[in-house]
Amino acid sequence: MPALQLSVPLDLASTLLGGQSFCWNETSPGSFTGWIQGMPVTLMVKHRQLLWNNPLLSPFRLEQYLSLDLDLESLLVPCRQDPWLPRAREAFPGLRPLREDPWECLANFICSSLKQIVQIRQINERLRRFFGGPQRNFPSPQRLAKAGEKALRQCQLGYRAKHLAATAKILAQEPQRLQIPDRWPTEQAAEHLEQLPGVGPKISRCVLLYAYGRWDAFPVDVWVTRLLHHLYFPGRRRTLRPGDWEAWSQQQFGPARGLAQLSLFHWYRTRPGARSRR
DNA sequence: TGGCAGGGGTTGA
DNA sequence: TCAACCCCTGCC
Repeated sequence: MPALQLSVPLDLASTLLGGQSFCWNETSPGSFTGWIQGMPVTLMVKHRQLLWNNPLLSPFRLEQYLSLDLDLESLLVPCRQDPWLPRAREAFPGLRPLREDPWECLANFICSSLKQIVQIRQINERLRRFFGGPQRNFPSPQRLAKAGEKALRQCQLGYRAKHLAATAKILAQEPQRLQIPDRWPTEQAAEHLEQLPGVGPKISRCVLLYAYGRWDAFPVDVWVTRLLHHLYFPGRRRTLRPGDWEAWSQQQFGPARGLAQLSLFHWYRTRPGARSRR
């Protein structure tokens, strides 16, 4: 079994099951089975070593996927004065940002609206089972475009099937639309993704954060709104409108605000007493 | 066991 | 600005 010595803490449960990716399951305690770049793999951490069972997967790809090369502490230096982030980081020091495959990430989040993590995971599993071939790979845009809306509804996508089918069709014809130049600012990249059906401000930013390594993408959903109100504007009835969180987060957290959000979000959602249904 | 409320958004009017 | 869109889960 290949192994990699870890130089940073790595918490596979919060990283893989926390809502960044939806193709992972804890198949036995501490052991997580899923896919990386089309390769099925089981991961586990033992004695500060990352172990995996698929020799076709290089250490480099794993490091890349789990952002093990990233110095999170340095990136989060501008947030040192924040009253909550140090607590969140301390609670989950091994939570890493993922670099998920852009297409799978986009498709997952198109399926995510008004869905809970467990349901999104079920949809991912059904899409793989119905359209992913013998390897159960995540189906390509071509495959989902060919399947069409009606077949996608069989995967319990509901109204989201229409959006996913339409986006798959566009990307099957124009795959280059997922290639986002590094020189584009995140705002421009988000607008670009929002041209696709079913992609709004929340989803574009999730994809930029979890698949493109845009650490300044700051997705705002009901949980984040709840968290920000509760922690930063306690007792205030009306605070900021959805669009205003962008500027506020920039001021509060700086250029790594997406990473700050990832930690705060996970900590807040899993804290005792949170209404979390996973 | 069955009914009900509500959930990690986007679209189009 | 707001209703409509589907379906699943938890709760009573």
